[in-house]
Amino acid sequence: MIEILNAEILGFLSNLEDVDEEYLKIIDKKSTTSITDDLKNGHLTSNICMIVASQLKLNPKKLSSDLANKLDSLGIFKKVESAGPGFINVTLKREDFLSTLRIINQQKEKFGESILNSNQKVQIEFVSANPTGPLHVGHGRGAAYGDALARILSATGSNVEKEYYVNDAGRQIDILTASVIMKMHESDNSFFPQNAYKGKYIEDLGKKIEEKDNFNLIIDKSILDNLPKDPEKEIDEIISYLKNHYQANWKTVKDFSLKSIIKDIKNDLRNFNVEFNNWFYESSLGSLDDSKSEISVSINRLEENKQAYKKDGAIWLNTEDSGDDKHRVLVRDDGRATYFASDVAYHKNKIDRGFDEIINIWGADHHGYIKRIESSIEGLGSKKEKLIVKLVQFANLYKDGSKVKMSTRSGEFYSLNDLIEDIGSDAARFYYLSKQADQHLDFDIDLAKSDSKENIFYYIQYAHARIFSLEEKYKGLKSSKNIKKFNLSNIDYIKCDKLIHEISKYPGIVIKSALTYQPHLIIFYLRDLSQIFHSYYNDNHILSEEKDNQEFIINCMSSVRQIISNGLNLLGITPMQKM
RNA sequence: GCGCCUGUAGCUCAGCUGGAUAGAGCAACUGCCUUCUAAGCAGUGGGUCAGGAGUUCGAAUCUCUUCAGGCGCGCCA
Repeated sequence: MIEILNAEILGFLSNLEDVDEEYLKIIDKKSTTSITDDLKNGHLTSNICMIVASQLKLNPKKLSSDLANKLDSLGIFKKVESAGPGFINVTLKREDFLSTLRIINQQKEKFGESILNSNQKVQIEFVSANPTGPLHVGHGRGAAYGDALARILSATGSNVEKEYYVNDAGRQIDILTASVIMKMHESDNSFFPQNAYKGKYIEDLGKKIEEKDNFNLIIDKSILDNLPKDPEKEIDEIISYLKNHYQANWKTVKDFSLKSIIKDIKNDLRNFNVEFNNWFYESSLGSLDDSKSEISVSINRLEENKQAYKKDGAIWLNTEDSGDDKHRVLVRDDGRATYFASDVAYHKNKIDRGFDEIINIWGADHHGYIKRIESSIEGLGSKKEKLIVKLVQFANLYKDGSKVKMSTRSGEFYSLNDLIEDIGSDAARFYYLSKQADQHLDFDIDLAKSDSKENIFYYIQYAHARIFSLEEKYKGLKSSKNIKKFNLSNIDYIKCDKLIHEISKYPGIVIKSALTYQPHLIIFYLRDLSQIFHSYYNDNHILSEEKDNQEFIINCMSSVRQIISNGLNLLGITPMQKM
C-alpha cells in the first residue's frame, strides 16, 4: 500500500506549478512514507508536504490539506488527513490493514524476505582469528555479528559467501610451534620462554604429539643459558635455533598444532551455529620466492602502477592519496614480506573472485588499517567502494558482578566454548547482537541466565513459547489441523489492531537492518512486538472468546509467532516451543 | 599530537539518511495468579538528550567547538 500511496502523492505533486521531474526525484529520495509509530496517527504517514513546502516556499499545512483532500477523494483509502505541522496520515481500509495477516499466512517462514539486493554477490569475511589458540569471547562477538549479517543479507536477496581467513603463515605460527616444543621440554630443563603461548592447550598439543610420534629432541643447555633478556629477541632466537637444528621435528609439530587448533576452532564455531563456506589460507598466497605467487604478482602490479617503490632496501606502498598518514612497508629490507603484503594479496584475490561487495568484519582495534587496505585496492586498479569494513568493538564480560579478565598470551581466558557451555549458544548470540557492533558491549553472564523481564532473550522466547502452546491447545479444541481462510474484511474485532500494526512493520525492519548492517534492530523490534503481545495476552482470554473471533485471534497470534521465529532465525537463534 | 568510536532517566541501553508530547527494561512505590505458561501484565514518580554556538518552519539526530571516556597510531600479526 505504501507504493500506491507514494505513486498517488507523486502524481499530485507533478501537477503543481514549479515542479519538474528532476525535482520530484529529489523529493522522492528525501521524503519518507512509512508505517506510523502510533495507531492514533493512522496506518501510514508521509512527511512529504513539509519537505516540498520548505523547498518551494509554500505553506506546508495548506499543501498537506490539499493533498489529503485529493487522496481522500480517490476512495482508495478509508481516510486521509492532514495533521500536525503538515503530515499526511492515512487510514487504510479494513481489508488492506488486515492483508498482512494473509500474506504471512501464505509466506510463512519466507515472510520478511525481499529482493532489495537481488543478485548481489557478497562476501563476508569474519572471525579470522589467528590459529594460535582457542576462540575467546571477543571472537564470539564477531562470529555472531558476521553470521547474523550474512543471514540478513541473504534474506534481502544477496548471494552471500562466508569466509574465514586463516593466518597460517608468519611469526605467530612460529611462536606457536616453539611454544609447543618448549612446553614438551619444560620439565627437562625447567625453562620456558617469556613470550611463548602458555595456555593448557599448548601442553595438550605437546602430549598428543608425544603419544603419536615419540620424537627425541634435545636442547643444548648452553643455548638456553645464553639467550637474550628481551622477550621478543629471546623467542626469535629459540625459533631460529629449533628451525635450524630440528627441521623435520619443527614441521611435524607445526603441522599438527595448526591442524589441531583449526579443527577446534571449526568445532567451536559449529557449536555456535556458525558455518563458513570457505576457509582461505594465508599460506596459499605463496611466497616472494615464487614470482607467480599471488603475493609477488600483487607487489609487482603495485610497482608497475607506480604505487609501490623501493627505499632504504625495503618496498613501500604509497598510501597517502587515501588519507593514510604515512607510507607502509610491503617487503622488509631483509627481503621478507610483511603481514600487510599478504593482506594486499588476499584482497586482490577477493576482488578477482568478482564479488560486488566485500565485507570485512574486524576488531575495532584495526580501524587504522582500513585506509591502507583501501589504498592498496586502488593501487591495484580496483574501486575501494567495493570494500566495506565493519568494526566490532570489544566485549567486556561480567560474571558474579565483576569483570572477567582475559589474556591470550598467558592462556588464562574465558573461551567462547566456556560461554556456550555456560549460557547456551542462543542466549550468547542474542546478547552479542543486542547492541550495535561498533560500540562497547558489557556482557553480563548472570543477566543472560536470569529469569526476569530484564532478560530480553527470555522475554521474546517466552512470547513465542506462549503462542506455540496456545496453538496446540486450540488445535486440540477444534480437532481441526489447519486454520482455514476467512473473509478478512468482515472482521471487526479490533483488540488485535495494535499487534497487527506492529506486525506489518517487520519487512521494513529487515530491510533497514540489511541497509545499515545492524542486526540489533531486529532484536529491539522483536522486544517491542513481544511487549504488545504479552500485554494483549494478559488482558484477553483467547480460548474463551466467541467462536467467530477466536479463529481470527489465533491467526493473529500465529502471525506474531511466525515473525518472532523468522526474526530469531535471522540472528541464528532457535525459537523455543516450551519454557 | 593525529585518527576512529562514545556521552540520552539513579543503572543498562533504544531512538541518529532532521519531523508529531524523547522511549524501554532494571532499581523505588502500588495493584493483578480457582481460567490459555506470573520468565507475564497494569499503574506512579524520574530527563538542561555532556556544555556552548550555528544551519531552519523544525535538532537527541546535521556542522563547528569545548569538556569527559574508550581504542588505534611498528620494516608485529
